[in-house]
Amino acid sequence: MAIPRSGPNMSAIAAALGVSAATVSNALSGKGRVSPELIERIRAKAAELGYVPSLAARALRTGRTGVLGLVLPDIANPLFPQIAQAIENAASNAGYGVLIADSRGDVARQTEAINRLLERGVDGMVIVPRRGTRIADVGCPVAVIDTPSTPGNTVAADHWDGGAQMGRHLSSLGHRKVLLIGTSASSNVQNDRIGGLKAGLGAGVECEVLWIEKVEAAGGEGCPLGLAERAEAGFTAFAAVSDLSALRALTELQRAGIGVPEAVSVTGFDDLVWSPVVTPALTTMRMDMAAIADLAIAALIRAIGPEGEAEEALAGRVASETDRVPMQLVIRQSTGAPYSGGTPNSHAQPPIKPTAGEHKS
Amino acid sequence: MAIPRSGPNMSAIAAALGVSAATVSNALSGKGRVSPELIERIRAKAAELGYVPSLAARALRTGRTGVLGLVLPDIANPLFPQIAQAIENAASNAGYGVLIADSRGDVARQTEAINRLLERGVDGMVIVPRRGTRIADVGCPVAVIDTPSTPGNTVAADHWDGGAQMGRHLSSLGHRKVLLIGTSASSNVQNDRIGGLKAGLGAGVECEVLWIEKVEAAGGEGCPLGLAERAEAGFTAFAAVSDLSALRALTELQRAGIGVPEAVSVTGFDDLVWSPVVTPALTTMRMDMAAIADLAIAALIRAIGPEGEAEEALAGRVASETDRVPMQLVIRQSTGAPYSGGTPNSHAQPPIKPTAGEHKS
DNA sequence: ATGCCCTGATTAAACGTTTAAGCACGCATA
DNA sequence: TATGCGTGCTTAAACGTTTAATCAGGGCAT
Repeated sequence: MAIPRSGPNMSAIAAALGVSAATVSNALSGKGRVSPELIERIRAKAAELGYVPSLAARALRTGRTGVLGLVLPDIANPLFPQIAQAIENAASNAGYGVLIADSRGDVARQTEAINRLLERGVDGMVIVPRRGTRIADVGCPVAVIDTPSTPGNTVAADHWDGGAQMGRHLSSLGHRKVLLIGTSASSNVQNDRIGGLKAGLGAGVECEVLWIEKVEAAGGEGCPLGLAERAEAGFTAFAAVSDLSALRALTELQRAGIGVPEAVSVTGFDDLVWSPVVTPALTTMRMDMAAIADLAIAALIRAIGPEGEAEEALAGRVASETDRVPMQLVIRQSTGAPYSGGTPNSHAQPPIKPTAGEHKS
Repeated sequence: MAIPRSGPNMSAIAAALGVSAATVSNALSGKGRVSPELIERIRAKAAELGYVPSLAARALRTGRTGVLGLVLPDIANPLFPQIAQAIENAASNAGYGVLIADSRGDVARQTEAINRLLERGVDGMVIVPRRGTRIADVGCPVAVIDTPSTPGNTVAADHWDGGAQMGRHLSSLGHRKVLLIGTSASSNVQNDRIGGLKAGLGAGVECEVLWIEKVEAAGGEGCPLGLAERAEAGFTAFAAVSDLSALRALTELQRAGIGVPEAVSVTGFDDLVWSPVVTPALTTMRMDMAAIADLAIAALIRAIGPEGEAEEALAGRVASETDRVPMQLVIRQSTGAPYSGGTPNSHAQPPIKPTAGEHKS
């Protein structure tokens, strides 16, 4: 039955101008030998007729679909919007479409998702792997966004350095006993951030790591983390490696009547949507997602190559050396110098008005 | 140069079995007349050779790509993960791929995004429109997810009823003066929720609407909303129409030393990631995104149709009557009976331990 | 005047599938 | 025995593009 495509095709343009379809193709792609005047006439005619090339036909002929796959560990992850937006933008600037696939935190589903994309003929894919997963060789160019310490990684924020920056920030404010809060000990990203934090805080600072996953294994999901007790025990700063944990810490401390930042400081990571609008606004580390996405897409496109001949050599991982993109410290109102008189807990929340949030320029 | 596709094609199977390619096609699609035994042999051979059909060739021939587009007002929206995940899941169950397009909150970009998807030959698209936008006729089946009161909407959560449920919840707790908090007065979804809230609260309850957009126009982004003053003025409940605003309210009130839920109650909408883990955990309304996505995809597939002949009739909007999916009230710790002795403000945060969060079963 | 190369175009095949149309054969009916 | 029909398969065309191969013609050197 063959559903007729809406618009005109190359033959229509060719017929209208009395030339062959191949010439139209050459003119529009700029590949063969066509006289400049004719190229112009063809361009004009194409525009006049509202010609739109059939991506399907092109894909069939060239083996290139012009589509990239984006595989995410869990779309429900709050960081996802930033990633997806940046990747979509970078890809679309490069003329590629983005097909999404969610692995829902499951390794089996991750493989399945990758296969679905492969069947759809994506030219390459960006994979943000599930924590601790190593991506096996796929049948197409792949860019992995995880953390520089992950083997086979392509491009990532410099999580370690981000941790170090935050560590120095807290240390320079005078904090000497800091609780580091992570979600899962199996996350490479979180481990790198924590490593950086420890290094940035320096040898003179006492610190301890709290893994939420372990606390919840005992107390159930969403259970209290017992941060008030930690404050009483002398911790003056709570450095979470994710804004979600930071928010959890902030509200738990506030709720216990411990003032932030007067009594203790709280910091996060990733500058998620709520960070600028909570009270006090969260001091956090921001990734340059746009830069990361640009690098990932550029690497992918390089690997896809202009002709696909040397693909064999590049088919596996896209780059040998990971590109590290620096993170940026965003100082807001949740950090300050540690309270130095009395116990932190005695320093109840003041009846002051909340400080004004940052005003974006 | 023609990059050779990896796997075998129909001709390979046909050759191996000594039959024609057309028969293979018929056997695998179950369309033509092929003997049961031969079908079985062909199936087996296909599996043996690891045959994967070329979607490009099929698309070229049939005019169907098997890909749906997902157009979002702003990927950075915190609600987006839920939507994308649900749509991706529903589509992939139905054998469709999902191409994303971000309109970045911009109407012009929204049109542009739609066109990009169209050029890529999507079979249909799911559009979550930018606030207040009406989707013009596109050249393919479209499912609009907004709110039932939007003309041309296809499927949506029953935002009004959700508001009503929340209103009744607050009213039954005894609240008689409630501040409704919205972001933008131009959002149909938010207006519906607020309408429902007012109705659910009933005539005996005094309420006022605070639009954050207006406050920020004067005070700058992220500025304080002045909720402590509202509490002093006798408001005992703060019902936000988004969890982001609710979180903002919660932290601002906590920071001012006003106990939630002892002194005042705070409620949100959408059950975003952080809602269960903040202290106190947020009482909120949850959408059944999976159901919404299933309905949207089902409607789309119905409109795409088995043959595409009657497409003319359905090309515009997919359904005449909007499917309303009920919302679900999730009661957590941020709501309670209003404090009845003294002024709310005098009831400072108690030095109690935070209550335990909900434990998922 | 002949041969050669360069330019600007054309022709034709190919990518892998779907599908309308056709064909041969066996079986039942007239 | 001829007619007709349903079954099971084949043939061939088509979808719209890209691209290798070819070709006609003009300018230039020999």
